[in-house]
Amino acid sequence: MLVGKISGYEDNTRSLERETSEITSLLSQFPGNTNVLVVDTNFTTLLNMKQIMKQYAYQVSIETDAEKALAFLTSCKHEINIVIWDFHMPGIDGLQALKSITSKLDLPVVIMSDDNQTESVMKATFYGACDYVVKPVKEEVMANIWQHIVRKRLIFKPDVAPPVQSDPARSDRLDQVKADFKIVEDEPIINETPLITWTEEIQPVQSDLVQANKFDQVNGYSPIMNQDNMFNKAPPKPRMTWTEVIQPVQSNLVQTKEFGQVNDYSQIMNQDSMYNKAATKPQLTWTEEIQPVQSGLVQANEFSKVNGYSQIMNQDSMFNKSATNQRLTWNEVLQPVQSDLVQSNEFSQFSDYSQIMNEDNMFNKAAKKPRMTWSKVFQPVQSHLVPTDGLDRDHFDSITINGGNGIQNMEKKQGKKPRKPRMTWTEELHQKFLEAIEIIGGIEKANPKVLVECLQEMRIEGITRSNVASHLQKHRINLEENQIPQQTQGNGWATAYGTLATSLQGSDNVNTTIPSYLMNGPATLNQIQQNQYQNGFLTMNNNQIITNPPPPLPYLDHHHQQQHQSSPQFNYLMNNEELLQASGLSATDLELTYPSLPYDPQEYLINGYNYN
DNA sequence: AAACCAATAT
DNA sequence: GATATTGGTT
Repeated sequence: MLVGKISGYEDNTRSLERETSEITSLLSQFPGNTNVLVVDTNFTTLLNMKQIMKQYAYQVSIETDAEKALAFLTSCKHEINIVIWDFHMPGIDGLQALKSITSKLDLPVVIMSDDNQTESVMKATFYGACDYVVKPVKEEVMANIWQHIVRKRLIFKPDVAPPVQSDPARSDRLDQVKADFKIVEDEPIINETPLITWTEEIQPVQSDLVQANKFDQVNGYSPIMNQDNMFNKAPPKPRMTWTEVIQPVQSNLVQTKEFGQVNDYSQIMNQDSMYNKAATKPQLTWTEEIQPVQSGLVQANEFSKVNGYSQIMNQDSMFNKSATNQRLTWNEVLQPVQSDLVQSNEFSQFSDYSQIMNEDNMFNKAAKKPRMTWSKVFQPVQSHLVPTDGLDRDHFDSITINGGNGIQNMEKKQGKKPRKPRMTWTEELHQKFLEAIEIIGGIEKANPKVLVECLQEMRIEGITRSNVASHLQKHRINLEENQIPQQTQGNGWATAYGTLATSLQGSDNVNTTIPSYLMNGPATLNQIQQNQYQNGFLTMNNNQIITNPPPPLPYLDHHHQQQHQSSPQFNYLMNNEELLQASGLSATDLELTYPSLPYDPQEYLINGYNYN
């Protein structure tokens, strides 16, 4: 008996030690690095959840399309550790998902729903849901969702570690366990997407782009010696990688020949690098002849043709909001103090600008330097860069340097920094851009940062913030111009905006060609009044076109219905290469590349209603 | 030459 | 981030 007791005591001790070490081990692994797949039809819900879960170091994948989610799970068995699935998911609802997943994969599945009817909870539980949570899912619930992974492990095999991705050894053990439990892994469920394999032709995208982490270690790309890491500096942002779908127009490929390597710009010797300074733009010199002109203000009339400042009336003045800060208008009497410019003395002598009361000096701030508008008459004196002979001196410039033996003149590259290869916003990419704007909540809420994040969610990789900023700027300009129909709107943008894009811009329930972000008029106006209001000075000329409310656009409903209820239009789980590879399609085939595009572009060409 | 437009500067 | 300017293409 005594022996038995001692023996038992020893067992308990060992067991306790083991438990303690196991718990310690598990503690170090959860919740961080746990790969969660959340499937819900509502993209906003997904984004919110992802945002919250990211704070707990979960790796979160989201998907709005049930079938794609299931295909992803099947094809990437080891990528996901736990699934959260919407009970009322269209296509494959929570129960079907449970059946599929639990029968083929050893994954804990949490069902979430906006109701908690006993029957639903019961069914979910019956089909093997490890939890049933009600939307909106509380943060604590998400924070602790990892417990289901641990629980599942402990129930099935107490000594198995969780399949946390970052630990290959553990993954191996998991595979072993799966084999032990005879988990069927060979049968694809549906639409199995083949895993992409990197070949010499198909290379992973670089540096900080999505898959870099994954493959750096496997394939050893990181030690590639390049200009950046050669010099022990923090490497600059990696250049974007164009996929087959998203290709830049390599318009300046000339430089490839000239300098050997497309992107090896840093070695180009130029004036800037010679003196080891940042490039400085030549300073302006104001003369009596050369006066700054304010964009869009008094003198705009004069120069609008030349400089494209077509509107004196601008959004500000039209809607009286930020325009309350009436901008200072410079004229012959009222001249700006160009304090940092060479000849400012000349003018400051004659006019006491400091007494000009304006918004700026009322509040004790320095008056803003007016932006200048160049006309043909008024040209800046660009210090040493003035081309007087009309020759193209863009690339060569004569500079004089003071050497030890006196002055020598050398002709050299002026050192224009080569520009990034231009990207082209293809129609499909632009559509995604528009889609992203919609998701964000409209053009008025869109900004480059949030847009680029949203595009990344939509598996558009490699687009930079400035890419988006630039496009957004143009987009907004086009939206504005869309209010002012021009005879000359024959270009792609105008066409797109006259037909397709505008329909996507309005807020949810407003049928109008006027983008919502331009709608600064009183909310109480009716449709006609709004249009008149918005178009202000234009109504006389364009009365028929603009002030008539457009007919109801049936596709709006269609579109939004799709948006909110049906399957989404884009696959958020695959990148473009994978998409292409999976579908075996050509990148140029818009319809096929995005087979579930929620609208037919032709649909937007409404008969009898011409936005132009 | 002018329109266009993404990149870049402010 | 918004907007103006630049530099390149069409």
